[in-house]
Amino acid sequence: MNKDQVAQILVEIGTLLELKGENPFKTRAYLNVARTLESLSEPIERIVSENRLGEIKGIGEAIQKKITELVTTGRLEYYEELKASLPEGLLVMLTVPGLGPKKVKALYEKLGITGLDELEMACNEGKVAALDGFGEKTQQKICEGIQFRRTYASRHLLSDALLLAEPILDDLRQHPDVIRCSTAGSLRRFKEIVGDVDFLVSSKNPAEVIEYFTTLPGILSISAKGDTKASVVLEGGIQADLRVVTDAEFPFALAYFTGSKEHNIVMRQRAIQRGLRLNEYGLFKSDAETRDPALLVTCQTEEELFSRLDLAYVPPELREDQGEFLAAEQNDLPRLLEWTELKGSLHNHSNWSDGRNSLEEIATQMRELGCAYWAITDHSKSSFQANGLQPERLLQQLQEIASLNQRLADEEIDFRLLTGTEVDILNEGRLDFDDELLQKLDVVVASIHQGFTQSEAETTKRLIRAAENPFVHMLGHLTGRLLLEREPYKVNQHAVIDACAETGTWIELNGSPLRLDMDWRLWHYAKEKGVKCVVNCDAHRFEHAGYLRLGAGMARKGWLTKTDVVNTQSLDSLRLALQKKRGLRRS
DNA sequence: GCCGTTTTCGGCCCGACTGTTTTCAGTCG
Repeated sequence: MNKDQVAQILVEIGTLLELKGENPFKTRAYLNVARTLESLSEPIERIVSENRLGEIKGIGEAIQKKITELVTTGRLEYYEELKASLPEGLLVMLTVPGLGPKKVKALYEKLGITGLDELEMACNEGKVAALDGFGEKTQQKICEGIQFRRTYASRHLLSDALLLAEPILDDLRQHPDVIRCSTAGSLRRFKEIVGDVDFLVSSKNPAEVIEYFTTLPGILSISAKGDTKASVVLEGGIQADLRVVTDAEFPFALAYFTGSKEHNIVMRQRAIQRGLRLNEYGLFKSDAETRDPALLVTCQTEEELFSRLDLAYVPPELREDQGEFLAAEQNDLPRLLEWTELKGSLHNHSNWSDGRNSLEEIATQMRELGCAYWAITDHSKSSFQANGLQPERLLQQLQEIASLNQRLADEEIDFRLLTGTEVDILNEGRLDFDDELLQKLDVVVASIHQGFTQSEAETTKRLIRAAENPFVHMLGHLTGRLLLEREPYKVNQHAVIDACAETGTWIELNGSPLRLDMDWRLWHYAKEKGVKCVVNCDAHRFEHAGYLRLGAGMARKGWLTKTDVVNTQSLDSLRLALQKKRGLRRS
């Protein structure tokens, strides 16, 4: 049982305890540990076998025993008994907006409701409104919540959320009553999946701004509207929250609403250690509950707030309580990659396989975008579904690219297409093209496109064997995940990273919004091992060049700098780097 | 259930909004 599975069970235990009406701090203890585990960069089996669980903050004796039982036996008696003691449907009921553990408990105990269908029926019969603590409006909201849940998912791709949020942010920025504004929350932290979109505005006239926000085009419904806060549902069912504060409060509120929760807790603790009190309204020279402006430690910006707590400015992407405090204290935060530092993508497709555009179109577009190079890495022959290239066609493509590049050289244009392939990693780690052909290519990306159901050991071995091939430059989309659509295939990513470190193989950070793979949580480890990253678009049409920005955002989240990322190099030094693994050093 | 320059008990982040209540509980972020 891996850490994600363990974490999921701990979350469920916490939730079940809440439904039972247990001490809320006890339930929170389980949820806290679950979150800690999710962000663990080390396999949990190793920690358990080396008896180091107790060293992790938040894990005491009781939870330590439970995790050990889960990891070593694959099950947990305590959990199974707890689960059997309550109907399964109660957990589903909790996902209805507006329903928390207390209300679900009441519905179960007073009306015997154990699932969504029963709940909807009880609402329609007016039984819910008659309960103590419930009423007509609550009943109505529950009905709408069930409907909403059926229609929309509550998790969204970062790219979808950005597309909706950025125009709204522009609109807000232009409103005369808006002094400063920003996105906040997981969107600002660049999480690959977001639940909602948060906006923060400073203004002297909150009512105007709230009114403006709730009447913007593209808003499906208004869920809440108060003096300083509003919630709406955007197209696609994404919820958006707006908070309006005074301009003096803005930096504090921005930090607060950007989170993460874990990051905020440490910030607050640092304030307390300095005899201060931090909340969304300010940093106060008092431990009493107050918003007295006389006690406010004035900060114009987030930078100043961090500095008051003896920290260097922590970019939003790093605010996950993943070591940023230690680094910020020592002024040792990396200067993170900027997406404009990327000079091109090394994994892309053309209409020779399953892409849309011709080589010529791609060259023109990418040159105009300001790229220095763009690799064409169409699929190899086994990827029938993607119109993979037979060796003869690939050789033909090399000639076409050579003549295209010749024309660019003649016109003294500083842009080149690079030749390449995204070669399939077949079963047992053999590659779909032989070494002789691979050797002729500028760039070789090796990826898995088949055999997703193999065991973790088999898949790991396949990837390691591919990394060991001297003609392979990088491994593509390491886990094959499609966010919100397909689970990653089982692979020991740490073992693959170790193999890449030994062989000098790079790992791709695939910028496609559905992939964003390898996951940002693993780059810290890869970087420590000295493995280089390549931020790629996996473009199938030239609009996908925008994925460079998404990929770069994930690289930032993984603490990567310009020097950690191969495709920040100029064409000349990239060529040298590409040849280095092969030990060929052509001129 | 966890934790400790408040250390083995008594805290645990905290404020806005909603709907229910007639002063507050539940939910959410």
